Amino acid sequence: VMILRSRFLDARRRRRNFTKQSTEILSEYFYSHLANPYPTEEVKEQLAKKCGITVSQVSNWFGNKRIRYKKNITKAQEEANLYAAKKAANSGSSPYSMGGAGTPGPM
Amino acid sequence: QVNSVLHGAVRAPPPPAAPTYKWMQVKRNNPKPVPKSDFSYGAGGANNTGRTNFSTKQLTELEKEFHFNKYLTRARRIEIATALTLNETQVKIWFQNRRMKQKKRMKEGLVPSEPLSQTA
DNA sequence: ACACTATGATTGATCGGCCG
DNA sequence: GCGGCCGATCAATCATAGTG
Repeated sequence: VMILRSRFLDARRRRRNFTKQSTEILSEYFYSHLANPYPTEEVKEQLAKKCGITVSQVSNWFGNKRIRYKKNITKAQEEANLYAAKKAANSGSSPYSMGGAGTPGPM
Repeated sequence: QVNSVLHGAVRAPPPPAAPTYKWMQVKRNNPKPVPKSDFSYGAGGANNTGRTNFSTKQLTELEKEFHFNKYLTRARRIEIATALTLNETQVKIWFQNRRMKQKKRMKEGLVPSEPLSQTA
């Protein structure tokens, strides 16, 4: 595939992991809305601002998070529980309400 | 059946067991219904094999056409599809994605062009 | 220093909704 | 009704950052 990749290939892909704090914010939202982890455009903007990243990056993060959560439900659930516990532990830092049984209806 | 609110003596409980919501079960349909059986061309012929891998040449042509027209007419679409050995649908989809891509860049980067080297 | 994993970005293609 | 487009998302993959 020769794929010269332009020698330096997409400089775009030269990513930098988000700060631990940003990941924390995104994860908190994700697990707090596990029933429906699809933030609206407005919410994405808020999260983006809070994390110091772009809206697209927030979208990418949720997209990757959802897909990878499905890929490893068991392992992911552990993390979900971990966040649930963490949230229960400190009540007063989470601006988001718990999303436990939000819509258990038709599975 | 989810575990109820078993309170009591649960010192090291992993029970919260996050339920399986419907979004976790979402599955996309088959990438493509196989229009017909034709020979498999290295790059441009990777038909319904889920994700098509456009060749550099095809991408170059599509990009060139895009700069000329953001939207295609039926006739033009057929011309391009034929010339590049692609389906009309693939060409159509490529243009749609391309438009969205440009819009995204415009919104954030403010530069409709490619983010290749800063050139400045 | 290196194999393996975690993770952000890209992108062809799908889904639901809207419109001519 | 039908086909194209939009906006969002999926899903596979790329390339790199991080970790042991």
